[in-house]
Amino acid sequence: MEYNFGQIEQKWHSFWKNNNTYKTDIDKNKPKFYVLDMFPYPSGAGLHVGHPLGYIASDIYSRYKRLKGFNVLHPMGYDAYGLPAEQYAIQTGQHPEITTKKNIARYREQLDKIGFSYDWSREIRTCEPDFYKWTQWAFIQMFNYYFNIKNQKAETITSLVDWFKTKGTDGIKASVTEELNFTAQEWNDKSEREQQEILLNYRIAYLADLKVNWCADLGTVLANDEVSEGLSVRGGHPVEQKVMRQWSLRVSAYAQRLLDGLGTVDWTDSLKETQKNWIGRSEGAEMTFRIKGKELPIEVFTTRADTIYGVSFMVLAPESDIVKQLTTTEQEAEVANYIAATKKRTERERQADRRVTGVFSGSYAINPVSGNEIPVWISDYVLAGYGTGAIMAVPAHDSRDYAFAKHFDLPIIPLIEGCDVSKDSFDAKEGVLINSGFLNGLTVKEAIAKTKEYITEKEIGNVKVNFRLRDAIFSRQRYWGEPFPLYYKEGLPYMLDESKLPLELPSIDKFLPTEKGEPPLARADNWKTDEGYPIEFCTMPGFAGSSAYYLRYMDPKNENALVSLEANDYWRNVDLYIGGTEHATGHLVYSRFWNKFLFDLGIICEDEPFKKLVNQGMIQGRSNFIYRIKNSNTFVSLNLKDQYETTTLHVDVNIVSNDILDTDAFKNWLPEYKNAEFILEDGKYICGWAVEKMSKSMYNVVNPDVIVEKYGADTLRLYEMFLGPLEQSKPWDTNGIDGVHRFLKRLWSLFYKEENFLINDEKASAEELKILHKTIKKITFDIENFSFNTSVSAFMICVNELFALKCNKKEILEPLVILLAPFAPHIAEELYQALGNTETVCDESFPICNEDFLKESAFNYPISFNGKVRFTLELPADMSKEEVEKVALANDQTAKHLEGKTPKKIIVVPGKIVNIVL
RNA sequence: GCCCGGAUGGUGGAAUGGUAGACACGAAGGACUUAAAAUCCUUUGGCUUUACGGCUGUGCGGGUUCAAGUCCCGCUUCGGGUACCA
Repeated sequence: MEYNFGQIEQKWHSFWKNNNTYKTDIDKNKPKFYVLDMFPYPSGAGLHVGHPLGYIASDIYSRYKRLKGFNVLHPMGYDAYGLPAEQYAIQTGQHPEITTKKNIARYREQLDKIGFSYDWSREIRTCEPDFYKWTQWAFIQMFNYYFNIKNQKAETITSLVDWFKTKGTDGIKASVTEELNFTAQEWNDKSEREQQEILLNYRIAYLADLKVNWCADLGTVLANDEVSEGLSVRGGHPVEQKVMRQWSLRVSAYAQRLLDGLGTVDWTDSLKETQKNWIGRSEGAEMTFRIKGKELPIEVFTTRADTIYGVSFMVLAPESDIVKQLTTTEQEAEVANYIAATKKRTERERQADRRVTGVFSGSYAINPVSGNEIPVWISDYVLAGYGTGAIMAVPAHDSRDYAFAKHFDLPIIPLIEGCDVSKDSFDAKEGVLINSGFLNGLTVKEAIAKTKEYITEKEIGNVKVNFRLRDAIFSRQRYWGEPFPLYYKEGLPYMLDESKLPLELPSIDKFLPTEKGEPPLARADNWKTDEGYPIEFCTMPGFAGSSAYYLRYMDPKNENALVSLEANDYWRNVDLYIGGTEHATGHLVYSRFWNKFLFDLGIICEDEPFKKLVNQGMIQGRSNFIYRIKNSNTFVSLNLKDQYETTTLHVDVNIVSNDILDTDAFKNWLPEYKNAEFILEDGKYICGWAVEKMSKSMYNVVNPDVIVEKYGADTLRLYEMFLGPLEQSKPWDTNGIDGVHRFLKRLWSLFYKEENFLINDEKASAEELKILHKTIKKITFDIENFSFNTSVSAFMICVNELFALKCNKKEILEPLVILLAPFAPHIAEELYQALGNTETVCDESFPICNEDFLKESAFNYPISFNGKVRFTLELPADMSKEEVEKVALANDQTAKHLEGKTPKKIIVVPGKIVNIVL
């Protein structure tokens, strides 16, 4: 019988489906294990071979854990809201829901072919009302909570209001948009409207006028992680800064907890590092400078409090509120000009062009420590959004201040003994201080501490921690997203009653903003509450639906809660999360935030959502090239192309095999090549190649279906793993796929020869048992360490060795088949059945290595001289160190290599090596 | 600029400080076949030698060690992330 993978795979797909093999339920008798893939956005292009890489890895791990006796939750779903479907809708008028459904169907078809062990009964789609109900619900909770800094925890707005009523803001430490102070009396005297405005300042989901990233081409606001280098991540459209009234989530309130939590999770260092940088904790001091002749204080934030004596000027961000008050009449015109000029520059221009620009405000500040008068400048190198929007400039020890001082000829005072600031600033935080009054003679570190002490004591300032992490802008002026569950009454936002959820996305006829520039939802008929109040026009961003989806999988059909306490108590959090690094600063920050918020509410029992996280590498495209002789329809093979004048063209990698072009397929590929002629080398047309991004335009997209069709899903699964370490980025090429396919055929040949079933019940030999158990040990170790490429090679070695021994023994092959089942489930099921089993191999137990079979009686000692191995010597494995040394020295070959010299030293590492030092 | 990864044959890649190149592709040779495919066997880092063998070899330069692809220091270079963050 032939290895007919097509038939086998189809057979088992039906079996799994009909028997609900992968259906998972809570089972308190078994330990749980939750394996999650980052769910895909179903794009119109379908899956390419890069997508399943992580899915295959997680599938192997899930199946392995199940065989190890765990109750494994391994779900899949779709991140179904997103810009591409909407952009497509704008162009074609096709409703995004229709395209999305179509794309999902296509994804599902492709995923099914690969044989994943997903429990599809738990599938979720972020665009389905029964799912986004809970996204909306979470938003309402965020509106109803504020963040209490003292307790580092979200608490109800009602408790805050109660406090205001009796104590005002006294004793409240909350995360806010703006620091407010009022008494209980003042609070109680305020109108409902005023009180609501004030509460927005505290809510975790809040509405505020904010400087946002506005992308005109997409017609929407974007979050910081959706913008890179002044362009939108999706589409690469320019982004400008604009002040707009927007919903935001107070993610920054959780900055410290998000940072601390990283210490408790098993993620790679590089990913943790990326998050740490994104959170950007910096410890420093906030200090107040007074303005000469005015009662106006300027607050600055610095991490270098020790450099206070070197402050020779101050700089304000052009957008700073106090610019106006500080500008003197003489400077008014010049300052106005400067601010107008900076406003015109986009963020991108600012970044691209780092000219030193600035203007003097006319005011002077007084250094609170030295008492010196220093000029106050305005420049766009100071950002309004970080710290206080004002800095104390220490040109000697900050490169940006240095450039500014040089340009405007301001004093540069060196503060570190022996530093040279004639050409550059000295930015290093090391050395001993000079020119610094009471700080002289201290090291930088000591001086920072001393200054902090001093300013706190003198009430000039205080120790302060700043975070780079910003709140997440949550409004999108788009159609294809979750509607906000809220309405406006006299301009103030109110949440819908939870009983009204889900608030379903209405249909509209056109997916563009209205003529008045309102978001598309303004086109919806009667987009109002029953009482006639208008509902919010914006929708939620892409990350809304993906922030708590992993919780929903635990209890996907629950109509009364996002997840029941019981289900959450059992499944807790994700034990293994596999996905790409591109989500390091977006999804992985937002979902951790979201999770912590729900944790504070007591809805869920774990503070961190993803215990272990593995990033699979990107699969890059490997493009193939052909060389057309200029002004002809003749193509010349790679190594002959230098003899002609040629143009290099991409060719579809699907008609190239091992870099050899299928010339007939090529003629049929595109009409223009119908009459193509070739200049071959050795009868072949050899293509050039390069690693590029996988994209349609490079003709290097490989569809997994094509591979499955040709080799079967098991080969695809094994080959994707065999390609290299999971976490490493690597180009896709099919050059090695034959080897993997051959391995499966060879495994098959241990069971069948033509029509004969070869398996017998003979007792396995010691050698065969050793081969098997060595493999069990290696595979177990490799799976635990996500080293799937080496496990595939271990399988190959095992089968090669059994093949050489002509081993057809059930005693050996049955455990091997179980061992292979996580990697190649279809062939494993088929062979497992052939061995006489009637149940699925998934319910087997993973084989356990018996070390007794691995014991070696002899070891082949490498004998080295000065570290260079010269020969080997087979000696009993249990021979003592002394004995080994004696035997090695007595050997003839040793004598030869000694050349009559006496060894200075002899190192014997039992079971490893002998090294003789001459 | 800063942070994090890499760099090993023609190719993808192996290697708890202990025989570098496992496994696989490709290539070469052979068997089977009318032929091809499939399958099977042999060889395959480089230089050198009739051969045994020898020399050399993990981006570069140092160092630690009996022993370094692996650890340390200094570079080169290629990826990725991030940035007027005070």
